[in-house]
Amino acid sequence: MQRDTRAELLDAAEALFAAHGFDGVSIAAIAGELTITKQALLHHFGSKEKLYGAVLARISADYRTAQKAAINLDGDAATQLKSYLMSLAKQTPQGVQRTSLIMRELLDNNERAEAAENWYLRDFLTELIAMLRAIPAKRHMREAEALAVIYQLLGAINYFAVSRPTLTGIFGSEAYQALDAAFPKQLETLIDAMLAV
Amino acid sequence: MQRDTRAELLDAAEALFAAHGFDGVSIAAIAGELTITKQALLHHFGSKEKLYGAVLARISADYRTAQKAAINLDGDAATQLKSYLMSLAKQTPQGVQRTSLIMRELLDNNERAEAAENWYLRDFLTELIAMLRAIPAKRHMREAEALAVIYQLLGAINYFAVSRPTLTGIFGSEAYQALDAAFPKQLETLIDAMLAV
DNA sequence: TATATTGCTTACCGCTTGGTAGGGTGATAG
DNA sequence: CTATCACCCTACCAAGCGGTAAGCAATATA
Repeated sequence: MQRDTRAELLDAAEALFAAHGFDGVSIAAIAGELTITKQALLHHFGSKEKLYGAVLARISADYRTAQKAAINLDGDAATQLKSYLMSLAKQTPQGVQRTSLIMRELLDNNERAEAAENWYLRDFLTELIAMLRAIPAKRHMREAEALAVIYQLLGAINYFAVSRPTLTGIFGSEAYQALDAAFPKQLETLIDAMLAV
Repeated sequence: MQRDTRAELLDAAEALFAAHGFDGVSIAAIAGELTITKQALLHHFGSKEKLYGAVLARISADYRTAQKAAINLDGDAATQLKSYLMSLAKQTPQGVQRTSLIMRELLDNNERAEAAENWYLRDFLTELIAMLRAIPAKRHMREAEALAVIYQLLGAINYFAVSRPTLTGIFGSEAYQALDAAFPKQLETLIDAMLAV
C-alpha cells in the first residue's frame, strides 16, 4: 500500500462534508476525488455514515491532542487559556474546514444526537471549563457560568471563521482583509474582559 | 379564499430547512406537512430554489423590521444596541429556527454565494455597525473594527442558540437549563465590556 | 352563459442516490 | 504451490429526487 487510500479518503471526505454537508455530498463524489469508484470507498468504510463517523473521530482526536499540548505550556492558567483561544482563532485552511464541519454537526445534531460522537465535544468543553476555573479569580465560578463564558468565546471565534465567503461577498475582499486584520485585536480585548472581571 | 397555503408552505419549509438543511429536505416532505402533493408546492413557488429564496426573503424582511423598531426606542445609542443584542439572545422557538437557517446559509454560501440574498445580511450588518458607531465613545472606530466587534457579539449569541440539542445531549437537560439561565448575565458583561472600553 | 384563472390532482420522466453481489488481481502466508 | 486476504472493479437495483405535462373542479370575470 504505497498509497494510503484510507487516509486520503478521510481527507477528501472531510473537505467535502465541510463544504457541502452530509447530504450535499455523494460517496461517489468523495471516491471520485481519488479517481476510484464508490465501491472501493464502501470497501474501506462500510457505509456513508461510518465514513462520516470516522471523519469526526479523527478531528476529535486531533482537537484533544492540541488541547492537551496547550495545557502543558509555561505560564499561568489565564495565559494558557488566552493563547489557546487565540490559536483557535487562527484561520488555517484546515482549521476553518473543521470548524465548518463541527458547526454543521451542531446544526444537524437534532437528528444524529445520540450517535456517541457527542462525547468528543464533551471532553473538549469540560477541559475548557477546567482551564477557565484554573484561573484563581475564576475558581469560584459555577460550572454553568464557566460554560457560558467558554461558549460565548467559542461562538465569537467560530462564527467568524465560517463567514469568510459571505463577508467577502457582501463587503468585498479588501474590506474582508481589513476585518480579518482587525479581528484578533478585538478578540483579545474580549477575552481579556471575560477573564479579568 | 384559502390563500394561506402559500404562507403555510413557507412556515413548513422554514422549519424543515432549518432542521435538516436544503439538501436534507425534499419538496415532497414540505408539501406533505400540509398533506398536499409536491406539485401543488411547485405550482406556488416554481422550484425548490425559489421556495428557499422566498423563505430567506421573509426572514430578511422580519429581521430588518425588528431592527428598525429597536432604533426608534428611547435611550442612548449604547442602551439601544445592548437591549437589541439581548433581545437577539432571547431563545424563542422561531428565533432559534431562523438562526439555524441563517447559519446553514452561512456555511453553504460557498456555493450559493452570489444569489442576491447576500444583501439581506448586508443591510442587517451595516445597520449594526451604524448602531455601534452611534455610541459617542465608538465614533472613532474604523468600519473593520466595528464589524469585528459586532461579529464577535453575534457569534457569541448565535452559536449558543444553535447548540441546545448538542449541549443537552452532552450535559443533560437540567445542566443545560442552568447554563441557559447563566447565559444572559455573562452575555451582558461581555456586551458591557465591548461597548465600554 | 361562456370563459379564464386559481389551486390542486394523477401520471410520468430522467437522473442520482446508497448499497449489494460477485468477480478479478496481486501480495502474503502456510 | 496453494489458499487467503486486501483492494478494487463492473454490473445492477430499488428508492427517492426535482421537475414536466395534462387535466379537473371551483371560483371569478365578461
